[in-house]
Amino acid sequence: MSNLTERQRLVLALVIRDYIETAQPVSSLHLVDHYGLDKSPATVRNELLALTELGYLRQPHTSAGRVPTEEGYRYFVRQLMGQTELPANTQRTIVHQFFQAGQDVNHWMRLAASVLAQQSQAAALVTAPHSDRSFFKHIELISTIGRQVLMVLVLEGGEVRQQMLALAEPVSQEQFSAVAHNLNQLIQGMHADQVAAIADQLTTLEQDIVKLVVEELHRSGDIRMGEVFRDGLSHVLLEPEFGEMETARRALRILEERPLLEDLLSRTVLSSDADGVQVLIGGEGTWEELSDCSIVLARYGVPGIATGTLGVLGPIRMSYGRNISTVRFMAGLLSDLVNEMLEK
Amino acid sequence: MSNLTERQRLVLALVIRDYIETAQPVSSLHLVDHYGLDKSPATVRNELLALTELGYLRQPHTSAGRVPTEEGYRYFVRQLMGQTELPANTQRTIVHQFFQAGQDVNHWMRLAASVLAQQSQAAALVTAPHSDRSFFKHIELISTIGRQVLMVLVLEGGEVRQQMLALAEPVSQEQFSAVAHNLNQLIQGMHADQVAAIADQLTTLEQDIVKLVVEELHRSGDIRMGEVFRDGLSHVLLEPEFGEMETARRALRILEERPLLEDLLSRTVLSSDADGVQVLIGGEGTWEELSDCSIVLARYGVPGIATGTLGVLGPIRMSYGRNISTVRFMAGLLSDLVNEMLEK
DNA sequence: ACTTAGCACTCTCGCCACGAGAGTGCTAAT
DNA sequence: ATTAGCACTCTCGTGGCGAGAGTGCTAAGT
Repeated sequence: MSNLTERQRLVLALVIRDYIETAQPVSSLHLVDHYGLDKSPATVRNELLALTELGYLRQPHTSAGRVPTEEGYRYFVRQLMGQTELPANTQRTIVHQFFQAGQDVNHWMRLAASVLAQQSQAAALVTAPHSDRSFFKHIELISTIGRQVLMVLVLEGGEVRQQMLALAEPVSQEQFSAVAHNLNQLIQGMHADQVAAIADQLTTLEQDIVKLVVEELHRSGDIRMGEVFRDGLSHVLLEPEFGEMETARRALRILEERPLLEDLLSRTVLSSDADGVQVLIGGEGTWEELSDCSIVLARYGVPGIATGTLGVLGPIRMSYGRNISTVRFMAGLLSDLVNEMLEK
Repeated sequence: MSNLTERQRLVLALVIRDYIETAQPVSSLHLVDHYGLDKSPATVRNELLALTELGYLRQPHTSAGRVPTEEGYRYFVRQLMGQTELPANTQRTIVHQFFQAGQDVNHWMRLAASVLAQQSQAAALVTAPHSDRSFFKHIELISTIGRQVLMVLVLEGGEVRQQMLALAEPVSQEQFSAVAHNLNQLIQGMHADQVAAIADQLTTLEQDIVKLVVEELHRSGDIRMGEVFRDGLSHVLLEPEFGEMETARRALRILEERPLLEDLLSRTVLSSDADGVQVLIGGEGTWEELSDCSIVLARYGVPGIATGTLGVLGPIRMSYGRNISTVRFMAGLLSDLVNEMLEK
């Protein structure tokens, strides 16, 4: 509930906008000077005092200007910020880049990460789309060299999995083709358990293969997100709040350590916002690891069929307006691409 | 040529070892105290003076101890350091981890990066093995969903390439299988140009495919290194020399920016050392980008068939002994794995 | 000829004091 | 409700100062 007067909301918004831009504490005088308020500094000071007592602002020390608290940022994002859109020409350039990128999904991912990083001037991450429940569609077995075999598995929904494996003894490509052909007939459209059930009708070679297929199919249950594409990691070092090495390091670790990331993404994405964009500000109490960071992220893709996640990580003092609209736009764009890819 | 007296060599080695450990300028007194030299500080000071005039040491300011120059480090690495081996039990643990990792090449790469980062406490990078000249071996075409097709290309040498592509209109899996089968017969073992030469004997669908195959085969000529696996990026922030944000950022950028990396790896790996381990100290004059970093790297794999690169990047004040032996050991290990994979 | 004691010299670093400046909170007047 | 005025507090940059570290040099010792 908004228990703030209209003027308090205005002042809060101005303070936050200004601080995001300058990284300097904002004073009463500065506000009236730069934003043409027709009130005196003293009046503004009273409002600042009120906002401070409400917990939305704080002062680094007695005689400094005000700085937003995490609560302040949250209020700003929820109530004050309003929806913004990426400028039309920026949108066009981005779309154009994807148009040029062709159809390579990996390329999309890299490009998406790059664009996000560029636009937000923060660290970006994108996970490849993958489906939640997996039904077998097609298998290929390709002898590469020596005893090494490449198993390529296509799932309903278009996800492609591959796995290198080594067999006890060499098998010719012809044999592989036969096995693959046979399996394709047998287990078409099946779920992991169904596949496992028919294993005893097969030759030992086929059984070996099937065991791996089942393993792969099962693996989809976890939030195993395949490759994670990162970009703009060095951007975080530009922000003055990461002048302290230890905090900068913590931010980088979040992006580096796989388990941390998986945990983060999986728990967050459940509670999805209106248009699916999530904003995590300063750990929200429960995430000690990212106590100095904020994250903006969103899912993309077709729910239940093929989805992925993308987002940016930056200092708490980030441009939420710009980053949220960028993330929303990119999520939409990637969703369109996935959709287009799926359509018959 | 080693125009240093034996004692100068000893002193230089001690200074460098000590500085690498403590990151503090080393004084004459400190040397005699900690390393049981049976000479007085004054004597040591004379040697320090000589080494300074020769350009191997310098002092940050008049009344500080000595610090190695880049030249000093180079001399140390070339002449003083001697060969070291990773401790046997460390070797065992690493091998064990790879044993558990199974046969997935991607998994190897990730693990290798992780181990390197862990051991060196610096940033690690590993590129997947790929072959230098590509001869076609096998193709598979797999219809995934909608008009999307996955083309999997196996090259002589075992490298696997894949490419998603979208066709103008849907084609059934049966047709694809037929096309793939036909192509496999026709262009077995061929080089890019040979493949291009026979294009006119084919159907339009086949021609479309072949065009992409040729493109992929050609692409091997570049030093296009496929995926690059990174780890331990946050380690660089621990080093005191990266207290300055700008230098830390530069180091991170080297690892992030693809073109920079490619350039670096390609030019360096040509001039390979005795056992193939390269040490680049502080840019060596020509590489302004990494003027505050050192890099230790090596190729692995089977030359001409399938090779990759791996290495670590850290501050100039890095433990060359440990890092060189780690890199050498890992290169050997990955070479063994690749070999084993190749053997019939 | 090498080694070393002695010493003056230089430079850094931490500390403290000090003054300017910034910005506040409060009170009293409008 | 607003605002002028003012005292108060805190930061920050500066400069001075003394302690400490480590050197380079010279002259004496082995």
